[in-house]
Amino acid sequence: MSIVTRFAPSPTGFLHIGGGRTALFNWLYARHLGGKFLLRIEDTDRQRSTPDAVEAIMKGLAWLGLDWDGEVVFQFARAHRHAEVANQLLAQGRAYRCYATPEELEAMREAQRAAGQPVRYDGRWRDRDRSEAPANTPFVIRLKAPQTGETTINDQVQGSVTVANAQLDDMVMLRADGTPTYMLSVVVDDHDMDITHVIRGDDHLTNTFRQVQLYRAMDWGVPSFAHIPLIHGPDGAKLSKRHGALGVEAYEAMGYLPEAMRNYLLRLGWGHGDEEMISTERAISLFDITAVGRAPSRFDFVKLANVNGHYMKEAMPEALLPAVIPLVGDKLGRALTEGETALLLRAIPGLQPRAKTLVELAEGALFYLKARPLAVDAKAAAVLEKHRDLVSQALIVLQAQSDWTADALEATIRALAETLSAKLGDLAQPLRAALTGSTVSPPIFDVLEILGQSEACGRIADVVATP
RNA sequence: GUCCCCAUCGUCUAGAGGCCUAGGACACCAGCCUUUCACGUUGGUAACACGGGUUCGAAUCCCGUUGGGGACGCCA
Repeated sequence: MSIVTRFAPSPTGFLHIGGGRTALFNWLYARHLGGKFLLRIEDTDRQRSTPDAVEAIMKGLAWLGLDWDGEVVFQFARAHRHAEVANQLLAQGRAYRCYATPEELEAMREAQRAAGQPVRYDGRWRDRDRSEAPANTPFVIRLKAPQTGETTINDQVQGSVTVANAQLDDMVMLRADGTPTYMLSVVVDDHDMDITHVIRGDDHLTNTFRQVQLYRAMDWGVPSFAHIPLIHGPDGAKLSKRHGALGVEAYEAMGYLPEAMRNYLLRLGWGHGDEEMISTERAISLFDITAVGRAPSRFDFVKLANVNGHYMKEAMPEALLPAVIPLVGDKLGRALTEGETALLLRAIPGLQPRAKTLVELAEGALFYLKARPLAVDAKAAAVLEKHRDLVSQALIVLQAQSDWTADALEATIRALAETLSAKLGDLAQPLRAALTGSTVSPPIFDVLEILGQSEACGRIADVVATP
């Protein structure tokens, strides 16, 4: 049997990191088994759903590299079908009309809370005849759920979980305005879309029992469920929109790589022995939903940075370039010329092991492209002050240098150091200061080569001239 | 309050009764490498929440306690 998974976000905001991981697990599971991964937008809440959010979610998934199969399903467009199911159950006596007003129900819950009772619908309209209904009062349709016995789900992550039916109340399926609730819509859509495996956050676990009752009422097969634990913030508190949960586009802006995000998110709750760095391809071949842990995990930016750093080092410079160009341009406040782009590409290999993110890489590249004379930071200025005479000597030999490659330049400077009875570092550090304006940079001979003779000597001359 | 879920180093995790004097990774500390900073590399600090069982033997199974989390909407 071919499996079908789905990611079903509600478009009420950006795609946050927890949703991203849920999507990833659904995607991996489908790809691993050669099944389908579908996208359904749960926009039945007309007040809070926005087109912008739909776009943000799709962009987020695209950035994460999670491609879905087939057309996107918009849940609200299927409202008639949902209503049809509710009405069918009503006709079959498996659902009933409830005329209680929202205010009345709120009062009921208030009283239950005050009395220390479980808060749930008390079934006041469950067995009343329609003739008792007040005239011209809107009604909702509730599922007539079993009141005795128990409901069990065999969750692929949580195991077998059982709840007494007495704990569950009769859920609203159709609102007074005739629109379906989430509980109805998910079940009908998952059934109609032939979803075989429902993988979602474990905040849905308790909802699942009610949903199963609905499947049973319709005599539908129940899909396999997998409720994955939520991601918490660094302090252990729930990761919510007002508490550290960022949209995936924020991670993109911070300079993280999609493949690193996938790797990091995958390792949050899932592992395969001692493997840490797991390529997407390998993840697809190894992923198993039953191996997902049951405990919630904390989001750790430091570890993310480490994973990202790994992928930064592994990446081909050409692959990094397109993302780096606009970042450098922004920091420089201007577009790069073709020559500068070529220079940037040559500079990337030296920058890669020094950058955890694309943003850091762009910052590290800046000194190559800044116009003379370079601003020199305090530490670098101090180094220059100490060895200005050596820099002058270096300038002379560099101006005379004919073979402008890192290796040849190193030989030249080493020879000069020997001639002057100086340590290589005494020469390299002030040169670095002159060339980069900083005491920290990629290997100085690489910098020399990439800058080119004219620019390099110009920068050195600038500092030699400055008293 | 009711119901449900969870519990191994600071963090992410390996561990499915003996392979565990608990392994890996990040972070941290120390050494090495070295023209700086990184990278790399070597070593170190650091955990089975607690209490009872079951068993010849428990991180692994059972019960309880404590601590986290989630759900209880005409939101999704």
